[in-house]
Amino acid sequence: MKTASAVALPSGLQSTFFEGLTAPEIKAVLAAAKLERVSPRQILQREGDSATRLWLLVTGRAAAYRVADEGGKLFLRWGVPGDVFGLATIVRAPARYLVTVEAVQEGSLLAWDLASCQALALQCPSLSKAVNSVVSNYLDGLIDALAARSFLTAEKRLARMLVVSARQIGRTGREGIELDLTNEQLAVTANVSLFTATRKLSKWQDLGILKKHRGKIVLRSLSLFESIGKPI
Amino acid sequence: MKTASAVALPSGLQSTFFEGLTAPEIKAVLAAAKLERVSPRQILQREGDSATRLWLLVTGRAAAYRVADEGGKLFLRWGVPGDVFGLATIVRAPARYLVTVEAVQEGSLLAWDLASCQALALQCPSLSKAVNSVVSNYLDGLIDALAARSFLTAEKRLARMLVVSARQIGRTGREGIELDLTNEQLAVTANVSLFTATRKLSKWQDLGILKKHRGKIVLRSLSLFESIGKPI
DNA sequence: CGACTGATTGACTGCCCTCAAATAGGGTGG
DNA sequence: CCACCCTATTTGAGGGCAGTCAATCAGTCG
Repeated sequence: MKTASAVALPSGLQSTFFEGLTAPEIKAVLAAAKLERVSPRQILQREGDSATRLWLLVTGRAAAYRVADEGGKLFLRWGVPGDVFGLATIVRAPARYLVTVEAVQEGSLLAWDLASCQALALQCPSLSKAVNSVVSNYLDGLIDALAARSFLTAEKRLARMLVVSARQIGRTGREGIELDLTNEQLAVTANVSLFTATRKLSKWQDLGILKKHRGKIVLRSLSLFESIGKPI
Repeated sequence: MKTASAVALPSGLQSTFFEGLTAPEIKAVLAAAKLERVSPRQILQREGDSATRLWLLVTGRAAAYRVADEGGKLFLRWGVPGDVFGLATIVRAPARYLVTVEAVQEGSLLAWDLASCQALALQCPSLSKAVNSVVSNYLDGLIDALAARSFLTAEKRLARMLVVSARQIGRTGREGIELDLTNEQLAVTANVSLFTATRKLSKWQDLGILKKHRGKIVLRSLSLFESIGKPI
């Protein structure tokens, strides 16, 4: 584990988390952080463990999920560069992580331990605002996901999830928006079986509105899938 | 609208919202509140409206839901005496309500306007802690609901919802735990069609583990339904 | 050129929703 | 006290979405 403190925001990274802070505040916050490397399949926090650190993903990708009683995983959201996790640490002092977060790619993160969190929260109050803002967004996204599962068919959920994922992990390529997702990953995020995911993707490929490769999906246009994902 | 301020916590009411506060703090918070009566079907807050007040249900029952694009209602949770809503008001200054809350019974609530909220938040920091705690619980419950919809059958969801509802709105009566719920209300909360709800309830009545009346359900024992609602 | 992981396709099954129609409880006004 | 109405509830028949299982094909990497 690297323990070098980060004195500058890694270039190219922008996080809504820092939006309300002044430049000196950002500097102070970064000075208190430690930079770590993460590898695929590494568990970054485990639900139920006592929350001892707040962290921000700098590079790579992570998946937040909850483990169901029987062992199934309930996918909740992707973590992409700029996303903050471990908010329980700062939101209510002695708390436990609500969800498990696992790295799915090589990457790095900035971490603050419990003491740093509390010191920083006192030092700059706008940090608390930022945390609350992130939590609110999380809450909102969760309600949306619940609505999708209740009101939308498997096909519409898939289309919707393609759009959501595209905004998070999509890169604009020559042929359209490229997503590094396997069929299985997409199926899990949309809460659909692997087979229905495959079938719908094949159908859309036949219609010519997307192109599939092994572990990669290329969308010709986002708005098309937005309209498929809409109700009615 | 009554505008009398509440100087004492209504007798019998206890809310986790006040748990971390000292007696004088509670007094100050209550002094800033206004007591209002509410009637059935009254909308207490509407999703999307700008969040201008925080409120606490004193008596009665409310339902929190989100309106889906096509008009369907996605039930999220019951509000019972002691529950706090409109947290967006205090969590991030200029915000909008995330959900709609509607009274389902005659009742009353204590409300704080935006100015009071901000003044109180500065005055007693433990209030922010309380708000964060409520939000965390809300988040946790939401993830549980999502897991239930993803992993449990209609029958298990119904059993689980009976248990959840029993803890919130159940009264201990002569024959067991009494719930003031119509079949339709239960169906909506468990995200099941009215007909499946009726069928399962009839089946359970035949098995002798509950008794139905018009608009009322009496559970012989909670633990029985807890085991039905468990996975596997 | 294996070996492994990801993707595909077909057949089958089943849970639960939809729709239709009838029944019963509870309150109200005559 | 009874007739009436409105709402809640019940029950059956039918159908469709999507999940499960099994077997095969294809792309990558060593």
